[in-house]
Amino acid sequence: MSTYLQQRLSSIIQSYFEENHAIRFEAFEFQTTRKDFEGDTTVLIFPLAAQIKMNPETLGNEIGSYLKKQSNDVADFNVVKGFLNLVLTDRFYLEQFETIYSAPNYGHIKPLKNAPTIMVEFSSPNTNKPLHLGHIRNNVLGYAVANILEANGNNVVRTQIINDRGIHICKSMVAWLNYGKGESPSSSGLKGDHLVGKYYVIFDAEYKKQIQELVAEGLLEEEAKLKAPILLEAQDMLRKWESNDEEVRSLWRKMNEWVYTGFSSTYSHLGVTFDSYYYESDTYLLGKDTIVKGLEMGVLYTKEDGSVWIDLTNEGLDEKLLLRSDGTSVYMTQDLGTAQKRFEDVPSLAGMVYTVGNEQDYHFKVLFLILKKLGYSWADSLFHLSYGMVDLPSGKMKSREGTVVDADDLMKAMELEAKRIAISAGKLDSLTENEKENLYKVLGLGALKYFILKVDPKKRILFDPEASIDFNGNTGPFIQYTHARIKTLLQRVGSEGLTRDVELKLDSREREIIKQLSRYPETLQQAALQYSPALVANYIYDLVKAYNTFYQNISILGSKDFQLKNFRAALSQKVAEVIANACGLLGIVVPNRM
RNA sequence: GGUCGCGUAGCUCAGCUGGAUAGAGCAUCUGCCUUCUAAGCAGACGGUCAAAGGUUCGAAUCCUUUCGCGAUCACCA
Repeated sequence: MSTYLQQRLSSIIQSYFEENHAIRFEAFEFQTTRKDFEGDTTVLIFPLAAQIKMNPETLGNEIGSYLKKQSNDVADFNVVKGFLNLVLTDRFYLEQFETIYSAPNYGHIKPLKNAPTIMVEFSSPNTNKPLHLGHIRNNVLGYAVANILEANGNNVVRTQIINDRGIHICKSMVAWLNYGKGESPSSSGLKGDHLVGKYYVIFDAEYKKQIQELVAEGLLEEEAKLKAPILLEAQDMLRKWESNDEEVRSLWRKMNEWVYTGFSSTYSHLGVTFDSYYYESDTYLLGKDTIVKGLEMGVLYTKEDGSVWIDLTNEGLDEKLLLRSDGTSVYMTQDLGTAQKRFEDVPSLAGMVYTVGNEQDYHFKVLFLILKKLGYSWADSLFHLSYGMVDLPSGKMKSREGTVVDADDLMKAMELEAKRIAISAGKLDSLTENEKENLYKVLGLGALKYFILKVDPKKRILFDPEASIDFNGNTGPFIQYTHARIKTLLQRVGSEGLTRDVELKLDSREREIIKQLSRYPETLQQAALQYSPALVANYIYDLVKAYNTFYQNISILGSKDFQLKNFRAALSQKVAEVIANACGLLGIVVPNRM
């Protein structure tokens, strides 16, 4: 219900209490009336009745008749126990719809130049292997949250930190040098990230083989793991990388370039974009200044061996290492430095969102706490957008064991599934081949994204690629279908715009649609507050469902009354617009025909 | 073992800061294509909201305990 109406009703109820009971209430509690009862909005009488020691039902009736007399919005009322159900007038609904209809980009707030900037980090891949299903959840989620924040009037910077250095990439490099010299994306026909990933797998296979050989020669497995020549080679390469060995660096640059080319094609396929990039190779030394500062402030302390720690036992956590005894930094150190750097890079930055899996909950808890202890005012505006794992029926995904679902493969598979269903439904005959192919892509991705986004980020998802994804019910394609249907309908009706100040008798389904539409702005606010695209997704479905019941039972073209037809067309138009905008936030494309 | 998260219909999930008889979709069954796209609509079936206590006018929701599942507790990232 609109806050506007709430205010109007509240002030009338307020004057009822002043006139009859000489008492004022801070606020009144409203809720939307349950479907099984007659009415649109409900006032909770329990708390009021308790205050003035009156029977809730009698009080409800008194307030009800007072409202009916005093308010133009209330057509009728009924009382069930302590619930005062109000039936609102058609006039009210029509006015409300007129406001919604005339609002351009309804529900979305355009960011002003001086609006706060929020940085949303997501994806954050390693450069030794292609993106997989887990990355898809990460990307889709982070991108949607960024859009939602933007639609609430924030400036948003979409960024990622690329883990481009370290032992993992050296492993791919070593394997490539030893077993694949000369093979490139163009010579092999493989996407760059897949090519590099292939050598990461080769490394692991070879590593395991060497361990077995060493064990056969009589070494303990623990020892063998440390002494396998291929591992030593990779470690040596990492040292050379760190000392800026030109040969290693140039190979590193070359292979990373392959990976980036591969990634950018995956991103563009997936439909996500970034405004800035951070590379670990640039930031891995950051954070040491922060350590110095922390030592000066007495927030951190040094142990005898020279390692630096923070004691968080008072906060219910434990002691955490920030600098090794040899003076090198750990992950946490880098993250401290990177956070600080970002606030320096972007002066208007007001907060950050880290889209990272829930296995790092503890890490971020500690990170934020340390930053707070270091006295950064912005430490309170950091948010860890934590999400659950994507599990396969076969168990946990392991990249080295080949049990991952590759992102590119998955998107392709979804498109093929969309194609299969579309063809068997036989609906697309009027489209050209090109349009069809594009539509399969849009549907496949829509299904995938919606499937992921409609569930609470905190919950883990069980993803069964075999059973694939449903196209019926609460799914992306159903929403896309509804949009396409409205669009083609509107083409037939022609858009006349909404005639103002009409008097119409509204059907309950029409009222339901207006109710749903009026919920949109607050839904977006909530979604931003809770960083939850799931709220938006489930909202869209409610709206679509309300529209479908309307569409299926009420004819628009068939309405004889010009004003009524016009109103229904305008209603449809606005629904389509909100669906498209809301889907846009989720990164889901809605087709005009299908 | 400590800490954190999750547990709602056979399955996948909603359920906002406590409110009415706990809602959708899938699956199963029954109707509806000669009127705007049936990827739909209308209806039936399906629940001791993991369990037990507590808080109160009122609990899926808040508190405590127990059970189950997962994550995390590295001089890894």
